[in-house]
Amino acid sequence: MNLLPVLEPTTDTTCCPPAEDTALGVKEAKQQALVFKALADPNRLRLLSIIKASPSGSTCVCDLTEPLDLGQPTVSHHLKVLVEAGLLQREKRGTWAYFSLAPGALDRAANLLANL
Amino acid sequence: MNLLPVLEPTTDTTCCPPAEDTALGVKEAKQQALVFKALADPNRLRLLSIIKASPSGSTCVCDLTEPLDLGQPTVSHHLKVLVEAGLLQREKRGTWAYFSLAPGALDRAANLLANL
DNA sequence: CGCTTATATTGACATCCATCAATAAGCGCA
DNA sequence: TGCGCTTATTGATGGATGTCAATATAAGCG
Repeated sequence: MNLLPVLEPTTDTTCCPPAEDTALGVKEAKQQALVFKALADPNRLRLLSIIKASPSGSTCVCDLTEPLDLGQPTVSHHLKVLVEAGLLQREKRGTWAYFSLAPGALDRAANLLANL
Repeated sequence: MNLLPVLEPTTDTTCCPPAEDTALGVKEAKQQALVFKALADPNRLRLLSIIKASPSGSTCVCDLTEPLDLGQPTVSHHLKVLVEAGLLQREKRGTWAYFSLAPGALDRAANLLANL
């Protein structure tokens, strides 16, 4: 374990420019990776896209199973992942479960990239 | 007898993203998921962050191994994943390999989210 | 040529993950 | 209450993935 001189002006050009005081910490990186993990599946991207394109803004599972050509349990699993990542909201209306984009969630995800 | 109600092939290369017809297609979703897969690892996010924060804009592997507390082959593997995802550029200078952000790559990734 | 350093590749291994079949849980209705 | 429909959960399984140790490749230097 060695310590880096944090405030050194460092015009050294050999091999080692430090400057990681602004870089992502371990904890933040792990947190942010969770969001991208949720996005890192083609079918989940399509789910988000379909829900976003829906005129009413919310869609029930029954309408999501067919276009993805996946079993109902699989779709339910993907939706759960997206909800837990904060990207979707779930609202139960009677027998049906309606999913909608969590407000600002995609913007926040995009900002993660801008602020890396 | 061909009765498919297809869209006209856009002979115009100027400006037309998928318009509005439907959500993400299977092929596009798979392609975009590759980018997010590359981003879906805490250590790769930290790599991007460190490289972005570097004053020179490029960093050699030797400077990336230590702050991540990972073995050199593992770092090399992560860097390869990021390069193949189009997020990083690799430039070999003598014995060292310098990695820098691929121009516009993070913006393009952020736009994927905005245009879902 | 050998030696040293820096990076990449290979192989192995453990863990994670997407998917499905089967089943459970909730809700509406007769 | 019991039946039918919608959604969620469980368990199993094949495949992807992150990590390391060992080794290979490559470049500079004596």
